[in-house]
Amino acid sequence: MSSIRIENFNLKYTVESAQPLTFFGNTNPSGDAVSYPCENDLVTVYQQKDRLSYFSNILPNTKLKNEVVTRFGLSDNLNKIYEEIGTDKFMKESISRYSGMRITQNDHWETTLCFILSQFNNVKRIRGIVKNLMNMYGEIGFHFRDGREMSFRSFPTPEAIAAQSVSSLMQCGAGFRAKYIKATAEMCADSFDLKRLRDKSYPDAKEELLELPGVGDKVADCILLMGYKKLGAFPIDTWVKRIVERTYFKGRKQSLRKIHNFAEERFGRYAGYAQQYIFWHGRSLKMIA
DNA sequence: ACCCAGGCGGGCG
DNA sequence: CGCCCGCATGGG
Repeated sequence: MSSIRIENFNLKYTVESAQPLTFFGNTNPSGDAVSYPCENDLVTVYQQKDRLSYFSNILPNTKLKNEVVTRFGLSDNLNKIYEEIGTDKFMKESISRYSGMRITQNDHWETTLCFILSQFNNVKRIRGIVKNLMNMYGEIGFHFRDGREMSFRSFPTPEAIAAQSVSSLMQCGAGFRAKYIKATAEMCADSFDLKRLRDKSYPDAKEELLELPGVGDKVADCILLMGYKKLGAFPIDTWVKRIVERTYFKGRKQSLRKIHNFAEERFGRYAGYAQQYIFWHGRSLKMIA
């Protein structure tokens, strides 16, 4: 078990804010620890104030440290980000309320699958579906901790999902999304190279992601934000749309394009961070209809 | 019994 | 383009 000093980080907010780790990670009741499958092992991370401890069986220490820093966005300059997105009272309140919530960076495929499943769905159910898929189609692994052995399941590969029938994917609870994840898995197992999008610009990468079945404007932005760390991506769901219209357009309805333009101009390169804070603060204020 | 969930694809004017 | 509809499923 090694540890590092951290500041401006809140593991609980980060892990519980409907990012991929919310769906495939395991948290303790108080939310200050999380375990998740990574590179054929289980990584465990634990926060105590300004100390972040991490543990793995097989990852060498430098590699594990790099995994944790990258995964939890610990090298993002939050002071700078807050300065740039804290453009008004609403944003300042949001930053204050959820201080330390960071954008995570996750595996391209895992992020893609999670967010296809997220459409027209709720967090609890998404999590259940992902867990079922892992238990059914993930590789089994073993992890040793405090002299005890425990098993865990890795995240299923594109090949493993592509090999299933739509009806068996539906038995995992995926519902009408089953056909999307099968078709997308087939493409990713074949010629669609998710890794290649890493080096493309945000608009170019988004255009390609939109070719995947079940990936539309919102899901593509989520994948780019949390799977590729393209911090300019601004996912617009029903909540963000409504909150932005109410807060910045006097309640007048705006097209997706208008809101994307607004986000780019107002929040710029860190629009993705702004979106995360807008969503959670708007919801906590119950900014409904 | 209903209603909803961080949308998307397809069809229409 | 903008609008409308159907969609699997489980929890409030």
